[in-house]
Amino acid sequence: MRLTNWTDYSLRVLMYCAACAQREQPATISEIAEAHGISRSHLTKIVMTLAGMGLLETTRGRGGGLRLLKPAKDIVLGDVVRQTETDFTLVECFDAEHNSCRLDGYCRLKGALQQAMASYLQVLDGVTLADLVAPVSAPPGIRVSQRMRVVPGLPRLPAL
Amino acid sequence: MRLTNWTDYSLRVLMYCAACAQREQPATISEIAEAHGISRSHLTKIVMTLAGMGLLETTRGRGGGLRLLKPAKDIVLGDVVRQTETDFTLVECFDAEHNSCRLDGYCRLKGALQQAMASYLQVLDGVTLADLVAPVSAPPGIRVSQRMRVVPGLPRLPAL
DNA sequence: GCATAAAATTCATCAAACATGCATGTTAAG
DNA sequence: CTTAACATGCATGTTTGATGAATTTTATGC
Repeated sequence: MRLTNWTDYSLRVLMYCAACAQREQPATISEIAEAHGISRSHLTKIVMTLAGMGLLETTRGRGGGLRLLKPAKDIVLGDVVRQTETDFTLVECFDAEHNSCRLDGYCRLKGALQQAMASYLQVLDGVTLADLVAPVSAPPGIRVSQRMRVVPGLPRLPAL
Repeated sequence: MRLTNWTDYSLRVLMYCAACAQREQPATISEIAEAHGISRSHLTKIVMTLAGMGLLETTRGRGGGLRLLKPAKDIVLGDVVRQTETDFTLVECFDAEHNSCRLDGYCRLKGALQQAMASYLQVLDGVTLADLVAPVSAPPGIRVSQRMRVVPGLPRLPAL
């Protein structure tokens, strides 16, 4: 029940690029790699994947680097996570042969888990890259962005 | 982004016990292990954990077995998952030293992910063991139980 | 065209977290 | 005192991320 570092890095790369959007020089892999203390080659793979997803373009050679293909506000977190994260299996579906599940025929657990997963992604669908990079104007309460729909009745942060 | 088999098995055990609640003989570990094709010893550890959580009681010796300590309708899925699943880290929090996150000071990504996670668990908080075990009365549409709050606007099953 | 800066590719390995089962001990009914 | 059941420790297997060295390709600028 945790995202991979891969996804983590993917998001960092995107955020970095978003933050560099104004800059003359595009962000480079080396630059980001150094900033996070990981190897260029490793990060390259992540960047390549993001490029393959159509999120950013890479230009080779001197003066090259990375640039977002879309404005940050059009890059939705949920979409990124859906693509970078591979395994949404949650659990092996029950075998239908044995045990309690046979008692009813339809496995409700699966449905519940899928619903939960969908809800998870739905929250992320309400957040864009721009939201993450935008400077915080004021106090420590996390500001909910224009697009972020807060789940009703959600406790501030339940005992995880 | 997937639950462990441990959690999966935990839920199966609970469902099994719930299904056996009416029976004279309590469910036994061997019985459940065989039904799922895993070893007794392995399943025992899972059962012990569940017992430690106060969800079921175990009685040794001949005629012993497992029994739920609470009625199935009082066992909430979210609670079980919170306890059986260990790692809700999602991602290593940004280092605050480097990169884009330094730009704003407050990492909004973390907040967004926590919010998403909370939403995930919240859905499971609306499902009880009784809901999973209850016989399906009618058609293939998964029936939402009395306690299951459907997240508004949730697509039937978005491209996972 | 040659030097250089950058992305892109290939290869090899490493490691941590789960997952699993054997062997053995302990308890309690009958 | 035998048997059926839970209980525990140990040892190992397996998967899937995670990681980086070395190398190749591309493009700019002089």
